[in-house]
Amino acid sequence: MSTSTRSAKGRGRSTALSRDSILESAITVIERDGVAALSMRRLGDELGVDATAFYRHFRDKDDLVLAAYDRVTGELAAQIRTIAPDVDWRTRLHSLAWGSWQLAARYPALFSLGWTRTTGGEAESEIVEYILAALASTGMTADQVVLHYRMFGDTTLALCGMAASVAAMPAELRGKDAAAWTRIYAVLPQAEYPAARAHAAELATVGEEDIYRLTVEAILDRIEVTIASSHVSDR
Amino acid sequence: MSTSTRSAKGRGRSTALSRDSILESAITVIERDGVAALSMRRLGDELGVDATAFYRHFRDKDDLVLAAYDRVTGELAAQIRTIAPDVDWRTRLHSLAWGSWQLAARYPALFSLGWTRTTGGEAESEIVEYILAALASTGMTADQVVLHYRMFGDTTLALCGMAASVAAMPAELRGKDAAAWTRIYAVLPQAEYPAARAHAAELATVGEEDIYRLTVEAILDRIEVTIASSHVSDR
DNA sequence: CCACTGTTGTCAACACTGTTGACAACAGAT
DNA sequence: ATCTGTTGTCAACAGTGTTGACAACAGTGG
Repeated sequence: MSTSTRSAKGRGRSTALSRDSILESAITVIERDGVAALSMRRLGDELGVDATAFYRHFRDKDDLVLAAYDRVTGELAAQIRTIAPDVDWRTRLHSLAWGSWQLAARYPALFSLGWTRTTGGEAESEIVEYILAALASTGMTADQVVLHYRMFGDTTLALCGMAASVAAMPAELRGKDAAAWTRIYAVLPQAEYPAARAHAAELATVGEEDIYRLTVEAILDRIEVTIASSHVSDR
Repeated sequence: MSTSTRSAKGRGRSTALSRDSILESAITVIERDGVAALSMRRLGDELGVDATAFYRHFRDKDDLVLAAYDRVTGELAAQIRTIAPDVDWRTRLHSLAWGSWQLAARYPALFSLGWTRTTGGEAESEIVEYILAALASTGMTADQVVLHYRMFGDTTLALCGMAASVAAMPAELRGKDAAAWTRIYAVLPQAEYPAARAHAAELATVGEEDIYRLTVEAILDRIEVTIASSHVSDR
């Protein structure tokens, strides 16, 4: 509807392009057709507009990707904002860990492009504040707070980023998902790779979420140990 | 020396191109000039040869990158091969964790390109076998072995990959290293981000290696807990 | 010594990519 | 009605990975 958005010769301005509409289209394209499909020409087609029109709203492609990444990160920020402030630190961090996982699962292509970057956006700051506040509430020293913040933040981010990168890979590149494990390790020579052969079956069936859950628990357990031992040295 | 390798019209074959010499040049170029600098034309220049000559030795660029990645991974495989087999599992995994870290530090650009990929190469298999064997020696069940293998392997790989990706970024993209932390979090409004403001100084000074060390210890501790608790349920 | 065969580097070309600068069509304000 | 700033269009540039036809060589068999 609206005003046809354009057509062949459509020089009319009519439907305005905006940062928001471009971001929306970009996210749609990249998640539907893959990270390699996000080109300026392709994005222009999607919006019914010339490829270079986009440069009136973003400095360059990197700027667009970062803005899109920060936008979806906003969903995670909104999610943790609903958590009651009196919840204990462990469940707060646990919630965040799973929020990140779900975000990476929902936008694998975009997440794989942005997770190593520092956007400096509002959503990012909010999440950092959330983690630091949770850890500070345990009574750690400032040094311990930031160290454990980075342990928790880096590990969850990196694991989610890895999962997203694998999920966003062109289907023919990643070796048919979990099947790769069986294909590769089931055929290794028994003599040189006894352990790999012995565990080939289990390697194929282990769940990605179970791995993530176990790792997050390990991190949180470690934080608890630190808290306990620092209380001991207090007295 | 040799036979000039070529020169303007040099149609002579003379110095043969080989998989090895191409790999060597590729690794040199990518680590010296960055991941974006590894183009076929650029690689051809480096070797004194036409850009497309390379296709006689590799299927495509992805094939080259994967081969290069597997080659440097061989250095890690060689390193763990020197570890005496009677060493306990924990020090074995600890050594591997630091070997990965050093590898990522030595070849950040290449590591950032390859760490999410499954090469299926010999070096990769050797490392997998190494971890599985170490964990199997603890007396865990097969399910527990693979679960904890993935926890250890995924986490160390992802953290090293993240560090490599950041290190391999074009200098102007990553916000001047650690300085970004101060630039961003020191200027946040005190009212909304009290924890971030309170820890701005510590955020800037925390060492990357300390974070990695702490995380690895957390993973290894968790494995010990699992071992202990499974022995309890044994009796 | 010659002819044949397979290998390997060369060259031109293709279909892409991100990005820029000149231009034109419009909206709103004077 | 004119002037101004915004925003989409178009042609072009320098760069990318990759392909197919061609030619120079090495080694082999007669």
